Amino acid sequence: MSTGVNLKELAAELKLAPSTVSRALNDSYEISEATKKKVVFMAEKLNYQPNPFARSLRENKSKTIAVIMPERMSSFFAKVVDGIEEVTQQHGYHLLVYSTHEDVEREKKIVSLLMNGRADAIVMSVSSQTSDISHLAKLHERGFPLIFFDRICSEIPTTKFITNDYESSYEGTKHLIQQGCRKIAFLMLSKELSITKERYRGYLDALQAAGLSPTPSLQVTCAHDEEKNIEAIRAMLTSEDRPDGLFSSVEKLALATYHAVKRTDIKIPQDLKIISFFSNLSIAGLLTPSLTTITQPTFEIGEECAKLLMKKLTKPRQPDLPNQVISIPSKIIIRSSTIAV
Amino acid sequence: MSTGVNLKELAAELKLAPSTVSRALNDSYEISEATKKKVVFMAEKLNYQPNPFARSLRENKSKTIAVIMPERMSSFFAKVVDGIEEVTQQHGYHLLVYSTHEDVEREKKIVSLLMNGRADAIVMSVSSQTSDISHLAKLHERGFPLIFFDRICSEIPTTKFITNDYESSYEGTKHLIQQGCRKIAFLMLSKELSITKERYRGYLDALQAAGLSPTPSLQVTCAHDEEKNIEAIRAMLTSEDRPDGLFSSVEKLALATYHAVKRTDIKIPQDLKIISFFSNLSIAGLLTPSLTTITQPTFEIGEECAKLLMKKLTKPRQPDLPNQVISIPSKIIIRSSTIAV
DNA sequence: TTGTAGGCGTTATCAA
DNA sequence: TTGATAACGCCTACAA
Repeated sequence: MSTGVNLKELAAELKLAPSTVSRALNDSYEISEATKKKVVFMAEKLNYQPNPFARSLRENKSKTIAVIMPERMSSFFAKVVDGIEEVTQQHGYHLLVYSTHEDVEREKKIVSLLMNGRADAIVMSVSSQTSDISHLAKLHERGFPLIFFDRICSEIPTTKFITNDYESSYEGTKHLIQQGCRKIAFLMLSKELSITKERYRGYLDALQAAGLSPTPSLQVTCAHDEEKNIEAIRAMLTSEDRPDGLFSSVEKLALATYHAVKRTDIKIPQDLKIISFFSNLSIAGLLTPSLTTITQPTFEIGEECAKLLMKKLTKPRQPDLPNQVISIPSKIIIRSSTIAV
Repeated sequence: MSTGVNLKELAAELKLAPSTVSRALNDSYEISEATKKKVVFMAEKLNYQPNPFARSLRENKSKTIAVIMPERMSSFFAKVVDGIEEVTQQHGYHLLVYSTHEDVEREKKIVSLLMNGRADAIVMSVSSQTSDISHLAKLHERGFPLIFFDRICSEIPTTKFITNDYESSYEGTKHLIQQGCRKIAFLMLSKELSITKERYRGYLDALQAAGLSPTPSLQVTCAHDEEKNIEAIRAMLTSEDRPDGLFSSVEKLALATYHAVKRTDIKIPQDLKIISFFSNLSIAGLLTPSLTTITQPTFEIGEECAKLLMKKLTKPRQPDLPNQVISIPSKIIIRSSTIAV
């Protein structure tokens, strides 16, 4: 399906050797300006496009980055990918994008499919089911460039980009307490997730600093089924031990909470104050009442992942990606869901 | 960065010729069962992964599909891509995903980057700026498999998947009229877009059938800047000629309308009834009041695009993609924003 | 049933 | 400054 001419044909047209034409197109110092001009002109005229596979085979690199994320329909992940694309596109890289649908088996399959060199690096956020990380460890051990963002694997010694999960959660919880909350629920995805652990830690420490202690029945672990999540949250909100505040560690659970509240006669913020990690700002403002958010630097996280990768991949003899966690701060935006009444 | 062994090394380990090993792995009838077993066993043991570029170079196909869409942060496009991925993954295809950000120049650049065979086909929805379609026409003329969905190019003789834009808009407008609306606004993106044209036609015909005529000042063409859109809508909603109903032809403009309404003292549905093409069902139910939607078969559109493509690409000597428009119906889901009061 | 050889389109090495 | 040649890893005639 390659449509234009190839190097050999272009060379024949120019009555030059393929190697000469190749060098001319790659702006080699060995080639005279006159020849370069002729070659470039003819290449444009015949619409010559180098075959990417021949090049990849030869150079052993694909100019392609793989992005693996747990779901596509999420403003957070969509914006991160936008950030990645913004940077990689400038360097002529392409993006293979995969969704695991929070399924670790799919994650493993995708990773194994990428071990053959189809991509030069992987940028990923692990599924909520991922506790066995052998597939990722193997990848890294073999020297495959791997970067984590948001939902990271601390055990794997590579670079990870996150937001300041602990501090933001601490501040967010503190905000709820300042607004008068005493019994604060915590909503999370799998406890295995790095973001769950850090955000939970921030929440617990803020409670403790205020002399409060967490109520076990108000710590709700959610799963992938939205309806079940809504029901579990509704049950919790209407239980004996009902909360007066709620901290949601991810966007989708804040939405589930609004759905759950709709099924009760609970009033936000009078009866229940809500704060959540959230990146869809337009929606946050439209919810009723508008939602106080911990707004993540989504686009920037994507950009930073990509910048680091581009540095590593486009310059010769770069060292391995350093084992470090880089944190980009979130911003708390106070809206109506946490107003004291 | 290719990590495992290659065919030659695998063959050496087995004391067989590379060609024999290749055939064994491809389950050729010429190879004895015993040899096949040995080869497959050793391949797994040494974690042999065929080099995709060598294969692509040889077979002149990439096992990769490119998806080009106007924006990533859209439930509609995200779900379509999920649908595409669901099908293509089963056939061992990978997805290169690009966002044009509604910018036709970016669209052209991406398309030109894909003319070299990096992808075996393109599935796309054009940008709202796309009126000159020469870049797409060229692609198709060269025999490159190209499928459109949603925002299509009728001029290009290939297969397009859409929802029943005209009928749904007709029915949606009729619904507003039945609920008592007499002055119905219409919100659209660029008038160049196929979906704008069809949806507008359905709207106009429904008005006419009811003996109503469109008010020019209530036909609002929006752009990419959300804040400007909100202001334009607000101005229209509070003008002399203010509407009592509103038809939004795309999801983002319904959200902009809710934002605009928040800046006025207009009450939905009392003063203004709203219906919109919309695919984020969870959000539609959370808006206040909940939004009556024309719910598109997003996932299915993606699946159908991919099924057709897989048929064309995985079977030998398939004909060109037929010049036809395949329509998959939307469903109108009535919620509170159009309740008669 | 298995082995040998050539070529897919590039780029790099070596020679002229 | 340019040209000939080999090699990247795979698959497939053709030969044995």
